[in-house]
Amino acid sequence: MNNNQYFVEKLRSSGLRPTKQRIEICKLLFDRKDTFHFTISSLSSFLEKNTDKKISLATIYNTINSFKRKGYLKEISVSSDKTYFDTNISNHHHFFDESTNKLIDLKDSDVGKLKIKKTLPKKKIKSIEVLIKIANSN
Amino acid sequence: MNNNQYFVEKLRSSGLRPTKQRIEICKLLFDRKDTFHFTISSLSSFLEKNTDKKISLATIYNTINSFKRKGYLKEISVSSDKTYFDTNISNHHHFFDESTNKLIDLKDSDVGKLKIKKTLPKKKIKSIEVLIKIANSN
DNA sequence: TTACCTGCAAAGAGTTTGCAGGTAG
DNA sequence: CTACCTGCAAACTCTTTGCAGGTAA
Repeated sequence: MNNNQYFVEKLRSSGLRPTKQRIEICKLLFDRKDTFHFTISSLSSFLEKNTDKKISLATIYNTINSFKRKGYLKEISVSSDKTYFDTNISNHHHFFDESTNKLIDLKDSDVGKLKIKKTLPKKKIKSIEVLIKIANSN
Repeated sequence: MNNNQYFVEKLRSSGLRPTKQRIEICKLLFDRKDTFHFTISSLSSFLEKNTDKKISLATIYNTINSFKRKGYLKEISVSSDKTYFDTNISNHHHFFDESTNKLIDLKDSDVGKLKIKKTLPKKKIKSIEVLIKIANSN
């Protein structure tokens, strides 16, 4: 599908000007059925392959940060040396494959029910995330 | 208690020379009942307060990396902008308090039983960690 | 004496920012 | 026309590394 217009609206309605660069990034991130996991550097490589004009790293950082602030992306804590982003912004769980450095979404039903039995006074739970590290079994 | 000798042995037995700096760091990290969570910069501040002679940042990094490699410390993925370490090296879960930026250990029983129902061919599970972000409820 | 360790400063990696020129509205 | 955006380079932060002097065995 070619729904640039959809992204133009989406951007405009969140107060972001629909520039060529942002639309390219939207198409890459959101014009797909499956959720997409990426790091800035993997995104940058993707864009380099699939786009005529190079988008500068600074613009990629700025755009991704804007999208995160607007709630279109979620940051996933996997390891301290790389920042991962996820186009699935719901609260959900992950496999992280240490052999390929790839994230895989899990459904809640893959993990079973979590029953948090500890509470702290004057504190409330903001999110619950399970990270399961996996690797090749050989 | 003053069991420098214990740390001297511990270091020596893992092939690390028991230098003044490493013993200071051991005392700060391991000479306590409770588990201890820290970042390099919080550790550095602590050491500055509690030690006569300044220990250089490079030495702190090198020492903590050695301890991690030896399995005396565990790295916790909380957020991409800070690396947290934990003196509790068992597989366990955490609260992360976003209002104070502090980690809190959870017991397995605080979280209930996890039943991972998804498996991937030729992959094995290396670790399962639950991170529960909390914050002040006001 | 030898191998290892510390501390400094320099170098790296990832990310952010200031600014001049460009573009959307 | 004005406000915002892009791209470059510089700056920043966190971490690692090379090296000279110091220390443990």
